[in-house]
Amino acid sequence: MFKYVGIMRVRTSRDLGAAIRQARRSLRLTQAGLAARAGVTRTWLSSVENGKPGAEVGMILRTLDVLDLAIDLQPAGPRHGGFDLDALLGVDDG
Amino acid sequence: MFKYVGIMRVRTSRDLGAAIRQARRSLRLTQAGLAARAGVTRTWLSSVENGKPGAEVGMILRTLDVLDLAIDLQPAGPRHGGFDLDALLGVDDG
DNA sequence: GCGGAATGTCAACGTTCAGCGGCATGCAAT
DNA sequence: ATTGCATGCCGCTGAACGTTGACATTCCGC
Repeated sequence: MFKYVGIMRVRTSRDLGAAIRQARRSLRLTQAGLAARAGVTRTWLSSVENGKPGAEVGMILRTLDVLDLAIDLQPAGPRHGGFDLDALLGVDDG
Repeated sequence: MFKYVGIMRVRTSRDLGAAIRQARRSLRLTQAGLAARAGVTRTWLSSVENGKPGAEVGMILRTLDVLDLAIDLQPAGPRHGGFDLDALLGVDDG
């Protein structure tokens, strides 16, 4: 359980909160523990994990950094969700 | 110029602002145009593109959505640049 | 150079945030 | 059942946000 978390696609603040929570748990950190390392308060982290849209992006970035979560922005070209494993492996996608 | 923007890795709010600006220009949108579509004010967008760390994440997400920029969070485990195909093909969640 | 558009920036205002302290709930282990 | 920890939530305060409207500056085409 909570062993490994793959690439997560985020669209809303709820997604973001869920992703942070997952990553935190996969590192076996408590909210208080993560908050301390990221320099935020536990109350704030709790609200963020629950999808607060008004949270400041700078604090979010610090938190993701502590969680070793890299943020990649990619133009929505021909891709649909996550990465295109088929194309990656050379599967003929018709 | 401003033809295509590849995947951008973001660590700070400055990176984020730069990425947004790049994507906006690649779509040949003005700040006013993008702001209108994203439901934000031009003043806010200007400050965000200049790296304001206190911006609300919800508005950022709306903006990225309009720009067709997908957000991927990926655990920075043994990875270096791209993703680890070996691990990808060998995942065993058990 | 000129003119217009795009962008940066400022002040005032109302709104909302983050921090703090505390308390209630839920869950697991004893 | 009781203890302990993790988490959610409340009120309060001070600080910072976002909006509006305006003005200054920069950029780009002509």
